[in-house]
Amino acid sequence: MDKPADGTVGKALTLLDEVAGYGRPVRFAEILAGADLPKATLYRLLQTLVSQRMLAYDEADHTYALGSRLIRLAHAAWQQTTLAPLARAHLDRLSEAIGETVHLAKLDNGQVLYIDKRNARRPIPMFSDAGKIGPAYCTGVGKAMLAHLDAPALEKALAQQSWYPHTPATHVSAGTLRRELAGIRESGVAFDREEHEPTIICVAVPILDEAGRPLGALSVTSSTLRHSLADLAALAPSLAETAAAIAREAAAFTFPGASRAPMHGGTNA
Amino acid sequence: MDKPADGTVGKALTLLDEVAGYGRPVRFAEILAGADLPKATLYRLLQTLVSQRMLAYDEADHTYALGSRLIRLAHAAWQQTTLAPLARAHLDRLSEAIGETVHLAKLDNGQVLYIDKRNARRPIPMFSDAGKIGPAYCTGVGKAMLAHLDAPALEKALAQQSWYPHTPATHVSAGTLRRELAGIRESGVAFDREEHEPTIICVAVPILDEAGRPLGALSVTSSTLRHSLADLAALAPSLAETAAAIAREAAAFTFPGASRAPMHGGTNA
DNA sequence: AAACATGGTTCCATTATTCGGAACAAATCC
DNA sequence: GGATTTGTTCCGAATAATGGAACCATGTTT
Repeated sequence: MDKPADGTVGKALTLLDEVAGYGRPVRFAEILAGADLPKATLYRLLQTLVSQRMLAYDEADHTYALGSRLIRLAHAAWQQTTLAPLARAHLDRLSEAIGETVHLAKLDNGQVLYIDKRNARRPIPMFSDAGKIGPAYCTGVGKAMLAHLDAPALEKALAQQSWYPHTPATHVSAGTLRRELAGIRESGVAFDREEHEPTIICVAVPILDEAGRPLGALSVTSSTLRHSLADLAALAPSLAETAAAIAREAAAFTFPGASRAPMHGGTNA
Repeated sequence: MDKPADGTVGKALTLLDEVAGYGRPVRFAEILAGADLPKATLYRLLQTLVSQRMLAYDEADHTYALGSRLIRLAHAAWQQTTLAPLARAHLDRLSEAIGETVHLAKLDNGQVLYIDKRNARRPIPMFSDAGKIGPAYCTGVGKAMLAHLDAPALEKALAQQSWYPHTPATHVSAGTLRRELAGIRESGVAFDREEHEPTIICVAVPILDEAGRPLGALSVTSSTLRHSLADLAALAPSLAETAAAIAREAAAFTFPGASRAPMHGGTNA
C-alpha cells in the first residue's frame, strides 16, 4: 500500500499525515497500531516531530496532535503557492455581486485543491474550507482546468482520475469526458450537472495565463432546488470577467524584492 | 543562531522554513546561499521534499516553492488543534453585530497565533491575518491570555517575550506588564493602547476553560482615527458574552468517534 | 567560435544516524 | 499484590545521510 517513502523525512511526513488523518488528538498506542513502525522507531520519530513543533504533545492526556508550526508554514504556502492573495479582492467583489457560493481552486496532481471560498452571507477566513481537495473529472472547476491543459499534461491528469460514479451523471471514463472538454475549451465555460453530488450544480471558468495554461478556476455553486443550469449560465459573463481580471493581475505580478524576510525569528527583534 | 536541529528531519523542516521565509519561489542557488549546507546535501534534501510534495519545483524557471501538501496538512491542523471550528459561528455573529475587525487567537509558545479573523466592513490594513504570529506582551489578545496563566506557565511565557519597544507605549520589561496583567485578571478585559502599532488599538477578552486556563482570546481591533478606547470598552460585554459562549461549547465538546479517517487516499474511491 | 563562467546534477567511499529487538519503567486494571 | 497494558531507554548492527569533487548544461565574455 505505502511504497517508496524516501528516507527518514518521508517516514516523518507519512506519520504527520497519519496523525492528521485521525482528526483528533491521538495516543501513542493508536498511532503504533496504525503506522507499521517498530515501537522504538515510532517513539523517536514522534519525539523529533514534537521537538520540531510539527506535532504537539499534550502531557496531560498523553496525546499527539498536529502542531502550530504547520499553521505557520501553511500561511506562507497559501500566500505564495496560490493565486489566492491576488484573487481575494476579486472574489469578494464577485461574491458580493452575485450572492452565491464562490470557489477558487487550482489543479494539484490531477485533483482539485480548493484555495478560497466565499459563501453568500459571511466572509470566510482562510483555512476554513480552503485546503480541501476534490476530484477533477466531475467538478466544474476541475473540468474547466482540464480543458485547458496541453496534451501531455492532460494525459497525465486523466490517468490520475478515479472515475468513481458519484452520481448517474458522472463521467466514468476518459472517453466521454474528452468530448466534453473539447466543448468547454471552445466555450470557455464548464458546468457540473450534478456529477459529483446530487442536486449540486455549478458553473466554472478557468483562469488562464498568457500562454493559455490554467492557473486555477473560479466557480459558482448552487443547488437544483434553488437554481437551474440556465440561471447559472447567466452568471458566466461576470465569472469570466472576474477570471480575466485575476489573470491580468497575475500576469502583471512579479514577486517583489529579493530580500530575505525570515519567517519566525523565535523572538522578534 | 540555529540550534539543536535534531536529525535529518530537523534539517528538512528548517529548510522548509527557509523557503517559506522568502515568500516567493526561490532558485537553488539562493537557497544554497541562505542555508549553510553543502551543495550536494541541499540538493538531495530538496529532492526529497519535492518528492514528498512539501515543496513544488517549477521546471520552467527552476524555482522551489512551498508545496500543496502543506495546505492540506494545515487544513487538518487548523481544524483539530484550535478552537476555530467551534468558534466560527460565534465569530460570524459577533462580526455581524459590531462590524469591526475581530480576531481569534491562541497562545503558542509564548507568542500569539492568529487563528481566525473577520474583517471590518471598511477594513483597516494591518499586520495580522489568520496563520500569522505576533508578540504576546504588546497585544490585546496576548495580554488577555497571559493574565490567566498559572504562575509557572506565566514565567515561562514572560521569558519568551522579546520586549522590543514597537511604540512608546510598549511594555519593555516584565515588571510593568505584570502589574497590568493583575488588573486584566480582575476585570477580565485587556486593552492594547497602541502598544504594537501606532494608532492601532483593541479590546480583548480571554476564552477560559473550566479550570480558568486560557484556551484562546477574542479581540476587536480598530484605529484611533475611528474609535476611542472608550468606544471599544463599550464592546467588551458582547465580546465577553461571545467568549463565554465559545467556552461553553468547547467544554461540551468531546472528540467524536474513534474511527480512522485517512486523510488523502490518492484516488478517492 | 572557442574559452569561461555560473548554476545545477551525479558519484561514491566515509561517517554518522537511524533502526529495532529486547530489557526496563510506569501507570492501570484485575 | 500481581498481571497487563502503555510508554521509555539501550545499544550493536544496518542503513541512510554526508559532502568533496567531478561532471554536465546553460548562458557569457572576448
